[in-house]
Amino acid sequence: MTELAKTFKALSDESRLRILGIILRSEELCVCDIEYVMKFTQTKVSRHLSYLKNAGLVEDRRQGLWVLYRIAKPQDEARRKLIRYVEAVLASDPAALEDVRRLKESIDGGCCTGYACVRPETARLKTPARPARRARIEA
Amino acid sequence: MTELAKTFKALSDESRLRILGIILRSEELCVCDIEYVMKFTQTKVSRHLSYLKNAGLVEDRRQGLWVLYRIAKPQDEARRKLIRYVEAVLASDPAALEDVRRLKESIDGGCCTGYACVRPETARLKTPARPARRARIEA
DNA sequence: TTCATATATTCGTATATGCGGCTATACGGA
DNA sequence: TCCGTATAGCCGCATATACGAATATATGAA
Repeated sequence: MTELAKTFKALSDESRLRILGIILRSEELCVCDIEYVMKFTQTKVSRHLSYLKNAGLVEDRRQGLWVLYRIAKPQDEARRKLIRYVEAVLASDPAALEDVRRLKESIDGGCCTGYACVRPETARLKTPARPARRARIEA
Repeated sequence: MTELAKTFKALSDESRLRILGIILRSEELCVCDIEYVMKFTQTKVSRHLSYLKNAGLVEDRRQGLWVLYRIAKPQDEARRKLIRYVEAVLASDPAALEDVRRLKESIDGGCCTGYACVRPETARLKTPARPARRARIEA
């Protein structure tokens, strides 16, 4: 039950729900993408991601400079159901849909939308260095 | 989405989940029953109930001195699903099962387990005055 | 090694939450 | 009316959480 309460707590913040919402619509996202789509500070995104990770809702992997987040593989049926529930509710939520719209826009922009892309003149890393995003956004 | 976050927040506390757990197994419960089963102070029970009520998860009605709480009739399909989800998870949770066991015991005791019954020598109200509890505890 | 970048962590502060103790209110009985 | 009981609300304290700014860490390129 403590576990259940913790899971709900991780889901009890609007910022985290929004972040979860766009990760649900993607294979993987790096922090800077989320930062850009949400217009959140880097600190805020990182903190909320570590909260979600701690609750076992997302997993991460490092690829070069980037850390990519994805929905965690659910350990049991209950967790799977809960994720599906959140997914279903967000699918008809105006704010979540607007986030997805901006995510699409950002991906159509062509690359990781973080610092290097928002201010391309300062970018030093070559394009191939950035992680394959393998986005999968359904309508 | 704000609404969803609020709902999850209401579910993010173990005390509230436990209270919800025994209400889920009953038609209606008065505050003092919960107080007794949980061994919580009256203040604590009342506060958490008003939190749950505020989130639209439970409803109440007054019957004489007692206020009876029940699971709120869900307004939409999403809410209904969520309630079912919590019910299902708690159905196999050891702590929740122990609460239900104590609830049964208390009901078998024969009456509202609050002050008047725990200390029957101080009880002034006649038995018929106490609300019909109409408990419905499934194995 | 040195620098730049992406991300995580630490820090201080503001706000939210949980708690018990006390008090207020609602209601029933006399 | 007055009293007693069930419940709700207020207060202050302790802890948890959210936040931005600053700093630390990890990685890749030169």
